Amino acid sequence: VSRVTIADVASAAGVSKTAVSFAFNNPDRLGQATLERVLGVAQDLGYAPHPAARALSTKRSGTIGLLVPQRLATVFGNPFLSELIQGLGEQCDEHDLTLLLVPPLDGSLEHAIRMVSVDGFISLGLSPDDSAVRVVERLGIPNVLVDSEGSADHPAVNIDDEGGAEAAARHLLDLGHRRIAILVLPPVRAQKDPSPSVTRRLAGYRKAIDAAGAPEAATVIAGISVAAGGRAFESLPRGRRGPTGVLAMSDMAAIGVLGAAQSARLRVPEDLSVVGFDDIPASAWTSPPLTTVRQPIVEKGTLAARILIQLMSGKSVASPRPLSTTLVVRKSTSSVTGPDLHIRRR
Amino acid sequence: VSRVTIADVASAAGVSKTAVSFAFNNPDRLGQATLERVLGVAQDLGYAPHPAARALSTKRSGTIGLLVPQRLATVFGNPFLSELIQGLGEQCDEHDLTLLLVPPLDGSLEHAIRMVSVDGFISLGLSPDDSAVRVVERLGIPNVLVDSEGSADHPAVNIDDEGGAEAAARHLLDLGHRRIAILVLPPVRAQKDPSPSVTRRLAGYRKAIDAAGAPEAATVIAGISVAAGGRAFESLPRGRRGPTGVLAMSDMAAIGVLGAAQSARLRVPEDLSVVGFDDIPASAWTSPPLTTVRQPIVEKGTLAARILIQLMSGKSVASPRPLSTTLVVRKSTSSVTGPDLHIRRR
DNA sequence: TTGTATGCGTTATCAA
DNA sequence: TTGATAACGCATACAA
Repeated sequence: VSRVTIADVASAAGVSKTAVSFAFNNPDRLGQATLERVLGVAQDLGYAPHPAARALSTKRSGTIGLLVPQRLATVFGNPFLSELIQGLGEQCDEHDLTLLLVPPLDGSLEHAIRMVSVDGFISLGLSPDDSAVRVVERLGIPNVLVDSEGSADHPAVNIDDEGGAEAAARHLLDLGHRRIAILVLPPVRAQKDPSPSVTRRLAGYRKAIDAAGAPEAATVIAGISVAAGGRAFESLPRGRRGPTGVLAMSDMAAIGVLGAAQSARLRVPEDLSVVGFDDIPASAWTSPPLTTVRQPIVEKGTLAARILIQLMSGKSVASPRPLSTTLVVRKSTSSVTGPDLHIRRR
Repeated sequence: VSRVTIADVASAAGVSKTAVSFAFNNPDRLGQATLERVLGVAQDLGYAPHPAARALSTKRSGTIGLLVPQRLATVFGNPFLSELIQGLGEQCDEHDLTLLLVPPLDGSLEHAIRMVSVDGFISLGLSPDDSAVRVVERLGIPNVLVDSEGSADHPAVNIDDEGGAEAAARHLLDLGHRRIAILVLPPVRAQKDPSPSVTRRLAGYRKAIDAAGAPEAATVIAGISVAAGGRAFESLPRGRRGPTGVLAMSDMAAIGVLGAAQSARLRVPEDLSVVGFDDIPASAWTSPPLTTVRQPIVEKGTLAARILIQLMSGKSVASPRPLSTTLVVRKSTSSVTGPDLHIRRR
């Protein structure tokens, strides 16, 4: 069942291959009559240009790659990615591009990069000196870093991690919390340092804590999942020495803390205040609704895609300023000296 | 900055292109010494085989396409897709494949299909006689239908939509509900009939309702989003003629109903019972937690990918039996004659 | 307006 | 164990 090629159409229509090619890519250069005939024959034969052959010839594939440092089963556990893709998709739509998901292949992100045919990459959470980014550079493929650091070579789209984290911590401190635990995101790549945005968020939390003269916060690593949040909560000390407030670097982990705390008969926010990060849609529906740091994820995706598309067209683009974050106060945080506290402790 | 090709490596290493190709694809056929030398030179030069050229030659691209009938910004609003991709990803991982998202390009799904270079498709919610499926057939690309209908030409992976829907409706009927509203999913493609799974779910709901001798349910179309669910609720009659129970075909819409009902000062479940469909993770965290029909989404993805991979290797595969669905009873449903009702109406 | 000829970078067939 | 060489299917500079 060999596929029908341009040559088949050409001979069937009694023209050259060039004419057929023009019919698809340069219709103006063909006579009205021949154009219609060629198109008709192509239609009848069910001809479509072979994408790989076209890509080889034009040096463009019409797809952009989304470089994710972990397995799909892992990264898609986080609604964050869905939202980012909504943003990317908006631009893909507009520019007739498709989106290729590129997780590590065979455990190697570098290998995956070499295998795929894309016109550009958007890389998630990879620092500019990551070896995967190096490979992309070396291949000369345009690249936009998301949730990374500024770099001379690549535009980076970031949010104000530090400001958001600082606002979150200050919120808790203003409510009187002093014993605070921080749920830190794990490194995205095995054996690597924490990703850049984690470092910035940590700095933001600490800045507020230091400014308030509060004791240093305990930190515990929690993956981006409800289960991981729950486990992180379990590992925290309870009672007089336990935290009264938790700062989580992801809403998913925060939601896990919510559930685990309530299972442990703690009331949120009366006994434990919880602040998330991201403001994924679900954080508005939890009970209690989650206080969190909102970042404009969809917009981040759109912006990254827009920059990449510029890059692909040969323009050089500077990194935009970080997108702003805002604290969204809902019901999962309250004053540490709330009235309920007395009742319960009685 | 022209990319380094196999010829560059060949001449630099003083061997033929064939030898270089062998070094990557058929190392056994090369002498130890030459193999190492070629690989070393390739490394130094930063050589990687051009994916499009390789695809053209081997007739394999190493990627599978996920055919979605709507824009990415739309479909990724539904957590369902995230979960499905987790399932697909598990197999992609195992078989060194990447996943290409293929939404309509320029408004045309058929056009998108012709543009992309994939070894197979997984198509979502498309009936076997959809013109997009026809195009895939015509190109001779392996295809697995998900949430569709059985077909002679394509294996289809489905769930027991009818059974799940029936269980949901019966649950409400058993609780004494008689005035029931159904939130129907809109057609996935403009100007088309409802997708196959919608038809089956509707049949399931109605089967239970008929069996109980209850009056026919009102139906209202609601997209798969919280906002759409809210709007659907608004459009429902209120009070003595309004429904006491809502059957939604998606959890997202159900969550929207939850929120809108509570905003309208109805208590869930005392004043209004709500049943969703899918059992997305978030449905366990809402307040109240959502009663819903669970379908094994991740497993569905894994199964679909597994079948597609078989298909791509030339085997022919029959459609598996529909995956079973189960009713998950949480807190969003209760008896229509609950005690609270009297208190409130007093 | 249409056709000829060549390049795109690999893999694979066949010989050596 | 290695090397010429022919596909693979299309786009395009150039010629007619």
